[in-house]
This record gives sequence, C-alpha cells and structure tokens, in this order.
Amino acid sequence: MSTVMSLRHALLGLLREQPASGYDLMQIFKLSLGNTWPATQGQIYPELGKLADAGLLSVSEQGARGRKEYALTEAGLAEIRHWLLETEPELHPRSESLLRIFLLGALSREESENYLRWLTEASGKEVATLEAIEATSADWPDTDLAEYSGLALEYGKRLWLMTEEWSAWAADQVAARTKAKQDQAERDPAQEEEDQK
Amino acid sequence: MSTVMSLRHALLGLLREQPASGYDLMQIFKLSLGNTWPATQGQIYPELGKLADAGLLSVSEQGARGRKEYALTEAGLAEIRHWLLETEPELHPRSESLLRIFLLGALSREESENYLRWLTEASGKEVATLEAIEATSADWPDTDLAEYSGLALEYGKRLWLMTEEWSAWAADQVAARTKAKQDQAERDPAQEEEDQK
DNA sequence: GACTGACATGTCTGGACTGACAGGTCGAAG
DNA sequence: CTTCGACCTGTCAGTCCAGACATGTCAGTC
Repeated sequence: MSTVMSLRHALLGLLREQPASGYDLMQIFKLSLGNTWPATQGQIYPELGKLADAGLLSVSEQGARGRKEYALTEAGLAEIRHWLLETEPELHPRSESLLRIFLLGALSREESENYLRWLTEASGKEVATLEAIEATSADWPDTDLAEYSGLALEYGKRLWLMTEEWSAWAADQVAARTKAKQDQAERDPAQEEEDQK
Repeated sequence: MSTVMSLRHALLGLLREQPASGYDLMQIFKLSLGNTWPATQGQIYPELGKLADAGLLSVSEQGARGRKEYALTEAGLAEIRHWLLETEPELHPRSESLLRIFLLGALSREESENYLRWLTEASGKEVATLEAIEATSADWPDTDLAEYSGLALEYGKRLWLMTEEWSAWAADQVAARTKAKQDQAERDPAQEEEDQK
C-alpha cells in the first residue's frame, strides 16, 4: 500500500474537493489532470472499489443509473498527507524524451537536427496552449485546487519554454558539428566515407 | 511490438555502441542511463532473450561462466530508427512531481511551503551533481553516444535549474498568500477559524 | 585448499496499466 | 414511440515492471 501507485492519490486528491462518481472523475481527468496523470476507466473503477473497501473512501450517495458517488473519508485524507509528507518523491522518473536524445546517434545528423527542430516547434505550441489556459483561469473559483493548479501551470510553462530553448540550442549544436565534420572531410578526403556513415 | 516498451529501445541503443552481455548492460544502466531509464535484472535478461528471438539482436560470443554477448543486428538498428522516426514521442508522461503539486492543498500552508523549499534545495543538489559529471566529461571518447549524452546532460542541467527557480518562486507565492489570509483574518476575526482549517 | 567477491544467468509473484469489450439507463428530440 | 446521445458501471487479456529469490562460476588470496 506504500510503494508507488499514485493513481490512488490522484483520485483521493480530486475527491478532497468534492464527492464525485467514477464517471465524473473520468471527465475531470480528461480536462485537468489528464496531462499530468492519465487514467482510463479500466483503472479508475476498480481502484475506486478498492479504495472504498479499504475505508479511504465512502459511498456518499447512490443515484440514478447505478451511479455511485464517492466521498473522501478521514482515513483517505490521512493517506494523502502520509504520501505527501512521508514518502520520498521520485526525482528521476523514466523519461522517454531523454531516452530519445541518447539514441539520436542512430540517425543521420540531418535526421537528428530535424527531430530537434520539430521538438522546438512542439514545445512552442505547448507554451501557447498553457498560456491560453492561463487566460481563462481568472474566473476560476478560489479553491485550494485552483491555487495549486496555478503553480502547476506556471511549472508547465517554464518547462516547455526551457525545452523550446534547449532544443533550439541542441539543434544548432548538431548542425555546427555537422559542418565541422564536413570541413574536416574536405581537408582529409580519406575520412569522408566513414564520417558519413 | 510497437506501443511503448522503451526498455527494448534502450537496450538496442546501448548495443549500438558495442556488443555487451546482460551483466555489462546492467552496469551501464547503473552508471549512465540509470537516471533516465531505470532497469533491473529481472527485466533485462528476459528482454534480451526476446530481442534475440525476434532477430533484433544476435549472440555474438559465448564466454566463460555462461556469458552471452549480444550484438545489434541490421533489424535491430532498423527498429531503433523506426521508433525514433515513426512513432510519436510521448510529450505528457505521468509526472509524480506535478501530481504532488496538485495535491498540496491537502497540507497546511506551512507544510506546503516547506515541501517547496525542500524541492528548491534538492534541485540545487541535482544541478551540482550534473555539473560535476560535466567536469569529467572532457575526457570522454568522441562517440555519438558521448555527443548526444552531452546534449542530454545540458537538458538535465536546465531542467533542474528551472525547477530550482520555480520552486523558490512557488514557495514565495504560498508564503505571500498565507500572509494575505492572516491580514484578512485580523480585519475580520469571524473568518479566522475557517481559514486556519 | 577454503573462502570471498565479482561475474553471470535466470525465475517468480504481484501490482500497475492499456485498450478493448460488454452491458445497462435516462432524457429529449424527431 | 423510437432512436440517439450522454450517462454510468464494470471486466478481461496481455504487457510492463519492481523486487526478491535462486543458482552457479571463476580469479585471487590467505
């Protein structure tokens, strides 16, 4: 009950704001937490059941169409606090993006540069998206979730801005080295074939 | 064979540089890729077997103590290239760090601020670690992996520097809001109890 | 000649996650 | 009155992965 499995904590955290059904939570995941912690039905419904069994949630209301509304219990709140305060954050998660960088050597220099240029563009779009969200956030309700969402939003903006700058720099680096190799090849044609490989 | 499972690509990528055994690869993972893509024995050995069965690797040498050295095949290289060029990068991976920010509202303001201050400090240490690694990188061999590792290193540095700055800013934000709420409470004592909760 | 430490390979259990499938209800519009 | 779309709940097969466990070999040294 302690290792990773943060879906559990995401659900508890959302239910801290207000009771909700599995269906409601799916919508919320799509709109708000989806980028941060994707989750599908196949996970949410069983997990809600387990959490209720464990006493971290209670079924606060049974509605139409078999709707079950869950509410956070004291034990549930304690579990969130325990996770935040007493378990160590994972500072080095698996990073597919970084892995791709490490493997870039398997491509030609042109292809690598293209990839990095594409990343620059994609990062710029992410920044724009987040700025658009920020613009609508003025009329958010004054809840804790909204306040801390604002901090998370700022983090996202800085992250993508950083990625945009870095990838532009990295693409330039690759391009510069391509050129250096070409110059070298002109000076010493015997090397040329090997460098192109 | 196409969805995620990037351990496969990490292994293929490392074997692109030179043939190695499962044991060798474990050491390399610990030292170099470990922060980016952790992997354990329990995963590496079965995966090598599968990759060899699929023809993406070949057993290039059988040594003492049952040692099996694997080498990348043409099909293996093609698979790396396919992954890099034709599969879409996951731009929004699960982020435990961000999830923690979203849930910070479950803590008191003091606790939240402490967490953010701790993060500032931890980020600073990460920057220092990466700078130390960078200092030793001057005498790295002049391979593709080394070149692209350099780009990845720079990414890491910028990421942690950004995190350091952001978390310091976020802690200040929380502190400022704490103060604002206190001032308000002094003006309107009836609200005090609710705000402290 | 016995011990130790690095070398080297694997298996197994159990939890997390994806993507697809399956089934049922209610309100409103045509 | 029927049909459609939104609502609402779940299951299942297959993969991925962590952590622990099990097994054995070789080189050097005391």
